[in-house]
Amino acid sequence: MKRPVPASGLGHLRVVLDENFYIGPGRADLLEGIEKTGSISAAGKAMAMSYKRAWSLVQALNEGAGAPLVETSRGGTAQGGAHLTATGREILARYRAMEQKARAAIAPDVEALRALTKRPPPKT
Amino acid sequence: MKRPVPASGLGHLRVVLDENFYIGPGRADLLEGIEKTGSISAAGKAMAMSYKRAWSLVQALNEGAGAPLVETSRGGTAQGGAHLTATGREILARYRAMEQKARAAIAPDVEALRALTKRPPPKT
DNA sequence: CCTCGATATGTTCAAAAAAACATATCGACT
DNA sequence: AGTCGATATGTTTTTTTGAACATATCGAGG
Repeated sequence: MKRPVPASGLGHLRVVLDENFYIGPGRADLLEGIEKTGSISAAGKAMAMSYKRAWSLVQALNEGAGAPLVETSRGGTAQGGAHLTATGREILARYRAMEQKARAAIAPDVEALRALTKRPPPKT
Repeated sequence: MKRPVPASGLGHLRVVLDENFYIGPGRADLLEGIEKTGSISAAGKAMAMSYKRAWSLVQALNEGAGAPLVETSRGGTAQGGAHLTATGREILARYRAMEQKARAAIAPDVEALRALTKRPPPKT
């Protein structure tokens, strides 16, 4: 699963809140997928990630953050599933906002670097 | 070699120019170390990195960027050494500037996230 | 009480990354 | 010609990471 090169030049933005909690692109995508699909396994599959890995990431997120970001249920009519808590949604939204702001803030420098290293503007 | 948690909350800023060239915190620190010490091995040692690893990173930087960022010499009176090219210095400077700008741009959201997850302001 | 799909977790294997170790080379200077 | 310190590379070992596989569990509903 290779992440495509963003035209913006911003590859990773990892926001580290302390030594056991951070949000990066992968975690954000996973949260987004869970929100969209209502399931850890479906979200994982959508990004070509094993269920175990996806579940482990959710664990890390829930334990790392003070509050749970993802709530899960097993069995029942819906046969189980997962969804974001309000905190989870806010963290995701803020991360996306930060990505945008950071992109905008560094855009001029990225352009300058592209020119400096004589690189054609990327196709994507 | 663990990177300390920055009080700003910005852990990683990786600027990807294309699939074989990017700059992140590690590479920037290495460039800075080379600039300061005049040697790949000294710079590597300063960040608890093996010479081989440091040298490999320099290779990746020089090959990935269109132009060489680090120039090296062997033997001679100074017994060899390394220094940044003008391009190398500019890339480093711009990366640092981008870090600052990104930090500033996301600072309010970082604060909000800290509050949201009820985290004491970090000591560092 | 058995089914079903998704969560929950352990175990084992393979691939990738980094560390560790080992040489070889350059070249002004003595 | 031999020294010295830093670059330049190759080889081997260890560590880390992720994939793969295997089970166990939950719980409304048929």
